[in-house]
Amino acid sequence: AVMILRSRFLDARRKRRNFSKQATEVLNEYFYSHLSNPYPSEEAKEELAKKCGITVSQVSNWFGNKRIRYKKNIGKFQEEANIYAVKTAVSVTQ
Amino acid sequence: EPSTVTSPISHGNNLSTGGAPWYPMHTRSRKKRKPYSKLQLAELEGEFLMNEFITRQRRRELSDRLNLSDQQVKIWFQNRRMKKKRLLLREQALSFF
DNA sequence: GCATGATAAATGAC
DNA sequence: GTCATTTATCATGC
Repeated sequence: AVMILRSRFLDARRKRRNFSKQATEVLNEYFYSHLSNPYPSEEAKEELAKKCGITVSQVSNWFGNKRIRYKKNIGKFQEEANIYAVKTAVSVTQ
Repeated sequence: EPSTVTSPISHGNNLSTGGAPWYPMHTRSRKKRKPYSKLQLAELEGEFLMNEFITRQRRRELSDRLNLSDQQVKIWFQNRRMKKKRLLLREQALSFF
């Protein structure tokens, strides 16, 4: 019984869950505020992971997917980019 | 079947428009990722159980038998060792149960 | 039906 | 050799 649960846990692909709205918010905020170099350091990853309630590996996966998918179709993310650009701009002014 | 595929798209630098000029542009064409067959994976996994570090000798005969390049088998073992490490770390994180 | 997270081939830094 | 990646593919969510 436990072994079955373990085997399912080891194949994380088969129990994928979307991240929380807040987690995605945090990740996107970092991504678009570092758009010129969206490669968080190991320390930054750990901080993001803690803030999002996910593992460091999941943070790495998210940025890997985000970078490639953003590069492939920048136009599709334009609206999203503008949203977070405004966000960071506002936070700076404050 | 040397399936070298071209992907020479060098995205221009459009930093002024908030674009993404970060990617390290691979000058040479990259081989398209091709999933291995079930048989190939079974043989590779079997060999990995024998020894996680394959010798050049066995590597050559294995690559020849599976119709894979010597480089592909080498890379597969490297990736497989990384996978094992991932699973071990995940086991530790699960050792609460 | 695509969006999304995780994994499997492949590359390159070191 | 390890290891952080890139890229295509897989499995799932909705």
